[in-house]
Order: sequence, then structure tokens, then C-alpha cells
Amino acid sequence: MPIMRVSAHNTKKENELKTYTDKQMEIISSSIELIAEKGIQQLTIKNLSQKINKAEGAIYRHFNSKIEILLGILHLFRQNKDMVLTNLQLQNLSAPEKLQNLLSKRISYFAASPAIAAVIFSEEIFQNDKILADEVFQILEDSQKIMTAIIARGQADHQIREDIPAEQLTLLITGALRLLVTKWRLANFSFDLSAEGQKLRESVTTIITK
Amino acid sequence: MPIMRVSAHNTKKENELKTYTDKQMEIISSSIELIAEKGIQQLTIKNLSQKINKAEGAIYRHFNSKIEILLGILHLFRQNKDMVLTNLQLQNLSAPEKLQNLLSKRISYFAASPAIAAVIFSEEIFQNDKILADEVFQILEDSQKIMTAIIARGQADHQIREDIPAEQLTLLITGALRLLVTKWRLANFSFDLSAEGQKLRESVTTIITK
Amino acid sequence: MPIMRVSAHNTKKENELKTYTDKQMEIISSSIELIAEKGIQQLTIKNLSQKINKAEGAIYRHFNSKIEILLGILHLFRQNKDMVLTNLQLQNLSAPEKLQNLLSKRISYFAASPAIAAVIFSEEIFQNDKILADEVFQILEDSQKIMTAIIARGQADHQIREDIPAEQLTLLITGALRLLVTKWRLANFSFDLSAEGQKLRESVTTIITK
Amino acid sequence: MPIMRVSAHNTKKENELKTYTDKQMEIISSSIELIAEKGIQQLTIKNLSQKINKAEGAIYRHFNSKIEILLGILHLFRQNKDMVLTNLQLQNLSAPEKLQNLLSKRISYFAASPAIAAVIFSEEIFQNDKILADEVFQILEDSQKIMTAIIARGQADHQIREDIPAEQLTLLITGALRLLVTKWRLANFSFDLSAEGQKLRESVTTIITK
DNA sequence: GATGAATGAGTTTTCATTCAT
DNA sequence: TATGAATGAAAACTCATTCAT
Repeated sequence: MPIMRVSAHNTKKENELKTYTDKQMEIISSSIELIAEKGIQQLTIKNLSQKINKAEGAIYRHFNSKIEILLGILHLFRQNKDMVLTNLQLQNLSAPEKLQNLLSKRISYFAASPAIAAVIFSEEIFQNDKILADEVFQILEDSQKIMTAIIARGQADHQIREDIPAEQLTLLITGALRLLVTKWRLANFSFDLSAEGQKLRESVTTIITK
Repeated sequence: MPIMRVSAHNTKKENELKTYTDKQMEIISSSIELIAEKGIQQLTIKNLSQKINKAEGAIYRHFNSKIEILLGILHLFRQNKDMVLTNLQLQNLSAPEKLQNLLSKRISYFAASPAIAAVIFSEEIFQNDKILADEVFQILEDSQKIMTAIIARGQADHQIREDIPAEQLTLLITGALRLLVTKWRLANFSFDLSAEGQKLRESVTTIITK
Repeated sequence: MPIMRVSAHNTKKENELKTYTDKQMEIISSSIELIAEKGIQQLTIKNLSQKINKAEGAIYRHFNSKIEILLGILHLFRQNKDMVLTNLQLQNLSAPEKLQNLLSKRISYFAASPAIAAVIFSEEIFQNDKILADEVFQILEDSQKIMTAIIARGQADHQIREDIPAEQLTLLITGALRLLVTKWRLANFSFDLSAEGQKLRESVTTIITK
Repeated sequence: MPIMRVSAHNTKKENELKTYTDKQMEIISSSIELIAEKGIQQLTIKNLSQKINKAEGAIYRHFNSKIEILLGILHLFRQNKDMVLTNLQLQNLSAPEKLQNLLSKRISYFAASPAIAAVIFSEEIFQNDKILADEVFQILEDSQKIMTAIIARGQADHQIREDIPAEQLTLLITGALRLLVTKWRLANFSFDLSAEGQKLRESVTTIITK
């Protein structure tokens, strides 16, 4: 019962604008499915090759290493996140509405792609691969910074309570979201994430507006 | 980058009252140190045997499998948790004070034993060992139930705001605590967990009392 | 038909006084045999494990990597070389006699352990492992320096012709020795290395004394 | 650290008069460059295809196997050698002059095409491919026979010392040349091969004429 | 001619666990 | 109790070669 192994590698810093070929996308998708079905520990080259009905070596024509596949998954998440945020900026919403929107989108995304959460929230697993760990950490930090900015703006506009620092509110909201998704995964997706997410959103609204 | 490997095993459901011999405790302590120093991926029988200056085989005199060692770590955490709660019950405190106390104790505990957090929060890693996963899940559930009970009691006594369900407040508080500790670990313990924990406790107080 | 593969590793600079356990010596010996029989390309962990009738993993109890086994072989050669030289210093011989002695010993050694030559003379193979390449290069350089010193001393004492620089004589003698041994290996040891070596020694004597 | 891999194949005994198409010559040249740049271990079909900006499969349009490419390199060397010798025969030179000429040409050739030396002197690497090993061995033998013939002729003409058998002088001269070139490669071409070659030629002249 | 995807057999290494002593 | 050697199953990755298009 091995859990996850990756080898030394020379992957260069992922280009933000990186695009993937169809084959690469197929491999990334299969990886996501595999993680969703059996957990990230079962994302082995062997299992992956079986899933795509190819020999193990075939994978290496499309990715130089397993790390790059994982980076691909993270990249996909980041792209979605950036898109959500861009759309959010374009809309003329109040801070509480933006927060609602953000939470809603994030929950929908995890509900649709539970495997992504398994990767995004598995900081421990990537601990000894610097590039992956950095990427995961960066995604976490970015998310928090953006939420903090929205909240701070809302506080400046007196739309959000000012007796708690924006960072603290972000910590509470993000932490709750993560824990909710984690519990959902641990419970084998046996409850309705969207419904619970809706409850969380209501609580958040109540809290931030007193 | 192997992460963690455990094999098939026949461990029986852990006895709640299980006690450990001195040798067993030494092995558990060394495991915790090892995890704290190098991450859970480096908790291998080989590394562990080097740490306790014994041959690898010797460990199997005291534990039937690596899983049992991990269960030992979880058991230790559970014992501490139960003790904290028992003490909490004995004191005649208001619900907000109890919450403060609980958070304070938990933060101190993680600050003193960061390895415990690495184990407790690594649900993903144990995903393919049923017993371990159950244990971790149980600890999480128990913690939440207790906190929810305290909060519900506080709401009944009008010490805690009643416009948000107790479960939601628990989710927010527990989630924030977990995220804070996770960030602390990812940041290589480079910030003062106690100080940040203090801030969180203040925010929690503000939130629950409006 | 793979030829030779070694992986990234962290071998520390080999200790000059390093000693080997019995098991390690057995593995080193089997490696030498394997190289002698099938060439250095066939020195794979699999072939080696078959030769010692153990599982592949067993080898890693005694050596951290394949590189260390190869270093072990080189170390053995170095030890022999050093011993020969020490003995040589203790004897009160003329420079030409010392050279004769040196050549004689070297040839006997290669005749007895042809695999050693396969390793010592395989500079190309180790080209992309720095530690191995350094070691092989060092052995080559050391040998030449010592021979040059003996010759230079002989020239100062008018025992050896002075119209050719010592380095040049060393190049000619060492080169001839290496080529002789290489041809012997390529010819599948089908001629008598000692006899040919004796001829070479006579030629060398004639040349250096005019 | 893979070194070189070649597979089973059915190459027929190379035709002495074999000619190569332009495409084939391009592939051979690129192979030589690749070896010169990164060592013979890096001569893989993948690396080669990148160098010639063609797909991997394209190479197999022009050569049936990697072995044939290597044979092509050897063939090129042989052609040059034969040409040098033919020219040498046409000139009316003394034996020592011929030797000088031969050495000079060989050194210039290696200085211009260091990769050739990497191939010619890598007997060990080809050990488990009979055809390649034979070819390399044949080149070595041919060279020595020719040099021995020149020397023997010189001895008969009293231009070269007669107290050492021609074969021995050949062994000394060829060995020195090989060792010099090998050291030059190991030293990353950091010294002037031509200059050192000139010194060697002088030493050789001194030695053979007493 | 050329492509590029795929294969299969190979490589080194890791590690929880067992067992004779 | 303890040792240390051994195992076996797994892991990631490499590469010469094939082949449908």
C-alpha cells in the first residue's frame, strides 16, 4: 500500500499561459478521475496507464514526469479560479455579494470535481517536492489574499463589520470551506455539498454583517 | 518521494482504554519526533529504528504493524483531548469561556507537538486504510460534536448568538483553527502559533457574542 | 540490451580507510565476476542478485546504491595499488628495477582480476557520474604521477635516459600497458597476458636505458 | 545514467565499399556531434531526432537500427584511415617520416573530431554487440598491423632500432596515442591536443632512432 | 518520406514485514 | 527481547523499436 511516489525532476516553473494538448488533457482528466475514485495515493503511473488503456511508457510521451501531471491538475484549478475572479471583477457587486458569489462558485467547482480538492488540500503529501508544494501554497495564499482584499474593501465601504480584521474573517471563511469539503470527501460524498455550502454561505453573510 | 506505506494487517478495533508499555511509548514518541522533524512521509520503519537505536525487527516486538504505531499516536491525541474536556467540565465556566479554554488548550497542544497536527490533519494519507481513516474521522467528529454541544448550551443560556446554528459556528471555528495550524506547518513553523491563535480566539469571541 | 544505469545518489567521498563487511565483500566479488564474465553493461542489480542468489532488495542492505558497489571495486584496486607502492618504497631498488617491479605487479593483478581492468579502463562509462568519474580519473592520475616520479628520480641518478621527459616515458609505458590489457580482454583472454607483459617489460627496459 | 542501449538486429556484415545517402550522412554527422557534446551515453534515438529536427521514427527510414548508425561512424573513421594510408604509400618517405606523418594525421583527426575517439576507444561499451565489437577490434588490429609493417620495414632498412620487436614499438606508440587522447577527453578537451601530440611525436622519434 | 503515439522489456530503488539465530 | 539479513511487491522512469496514418 504505497501512497505516492515521485522522483527527482527538472520541471521548469510552470508557465501561467501553458496550454495542454488533447492527449495531455486526457491524461490530466484520467488522473483527476483516478484521484476521485481511489484517492491521491492511487495515482500511480501504472494505475493511470490502465485507466487510459495504454502502456506505462506512453504517458511519458506527453509528460516528462508524474509531477508535471500533478502540476497540470493544479494549473486547471488555477485557471478556473482566475476566470471566476475575473468575472467577479467585471460585475458591479457589493463586497458581501462578491463573497457570496465567490463561495458559491468554489463550492460548485468542488462539487463537480471532488478530485481537485483532494489535490488542493493535500499539502502534506507534496511536502518534499518543492515545486508542487510551492504551487499548492501559492494557490492557498492567492485565494486568501483576494478574499482579504474583498473583505477589506467591504469594511472600508461599511458593508462588512469592522471590529474583526479582514484576515481573521478570511481565515474563518476559508477554513470553514476547506473543512466542509474535507468532511464531504471523508464521508465519501454522502451528503449534499451544495446544500451544506448554501448553509455556510448564509452563516457567513450573517457573521460579516453582524 | 514515497509518502507512506502500510501493509495489510489484522489490527482489531482499538481498545479505548488501551495502555502502552514503556517501550511502546518510546516508539510512539520517536515517531512523533520523526514526523515533526521530517514529515509523515519519512516515518518509515528504517528511519524509526535508527531513531530508537534498535534494529528494524525490534519494532515488531512491540507493535504488530506500522498502522498500530500510527493508531498509538492518534490514541495519545485522543487521551489528551479527553483529559482537556474532562477538566473543562469540572470547571464552572460560561460557554464562551469554555470555548476560549478549549481553543487555547488545543493551540498550546499543537504548538508543543506539531507532529500531532501532521497526523490528525492528514486524512487523505490514511484514506486507504480503513481503521486509520475511521479513527481520524472519529476524532474529527468527536471534537466537533463536543464543540457544538458547548455552543448549543451557550445559545440556550443566551451567552452565544442564536441567529447562526451551533454546527455552523463549530464549522467556522474548527475550520479556522485547522487552517491556521496547517499554514503554520507549511510555513515551517516560522510564525508564532500562540500569538496567531490568540488573535483567532479574540475574533471568535467577538463573533459568537455579536 | 541496456548497458548501464545508475541513479542520482548522495554517496559521500569515499573514506580512504573504508573497510567492508563480509557481505559487502561478497557483493563486490560477485560484481567483479559478473563484469569479467559479461562485461560492465551486464552489471545490473538484477543480474547481481541472481549471482548471489538473493532478492534484488537484499543488495540494498549492504550498499546504498549501485554506485557504491562500483566505488567498492575501485577502492579494492586502489588498496592493492597502494600496497604495491608501499612495498616498492621499502625495497632498495634502482629506478629501472622499480619500474620493472611495478609493471610486473600490475600485470599480475590484471591477469588475476581481469574485471578490474574493465572497470578501471572504462572512463567513458562513468562520464556522467561525477563521483565515479573523479575516482577513476584520480586513479589514472595517481598512477602516472608515481611512475613519473620514479622515472625522474632515475634520470637524476643517470639510470634512465634523459633525452626524453619523464612524463613522455610514463605516457608510453602506461599507454602500452593499458592497450595490452585492453587487447587481452577484447580477445577474450585468449593469449597469455603474463607472457606478453614480460615482453613489454623487456622492451621498456631497453627503451629507458637506451 | 543509462549508457547505451542497442537491441537485437540483423545487420549484415558491413560492406567495405558502402556509401551513404545525404540523409544518412546527416544522421551520422549529428550522431558524432552528439557524442562529442554529451558523451556516447547520450546518443539516444530521442536525442538524435531532436538534433536533426525530425521525429524519432524518421531515423528508421535511413537506418535499420542504432547499431547501423554506429557502424556508419566507424566506417567514416575507416575511410579516413584508409585514405591517409593510401596517401602515405604514394609518398616516398623513410619509415620514421612515415610514422611521424601517420601520428600527425591521426592526432589532427582526433583534434577535429573528438567524438570519433569516444567511439573508437569505447570497446567496452560495444562488448555485447558482436558486429560492433568486431568492427572496433578490426580497426584497432588493422591500425596496429600497418604501423608494425612500417616499423618492420624501417628496421630492415636500418632506419629504426632493431633491438625491440616492431610489435612492441607499435604497442608503445599506439598505446601512448590512445592514452593521450583519452586523457584529453577526460579533461574536457582543456589542453592543446596538437601541442601534446607534437611532444609525443618527438619522443617517438627519439626512441625509435635510439 | 515523415510523424508521433505506443510498446515492452528493462532499469534502480524503496519499504513494510518476516524469520532464523 | 533483539538482530540483521532477506523478501516481494511496488514504485517512477528510459529507450530502441514498430506501425498506422
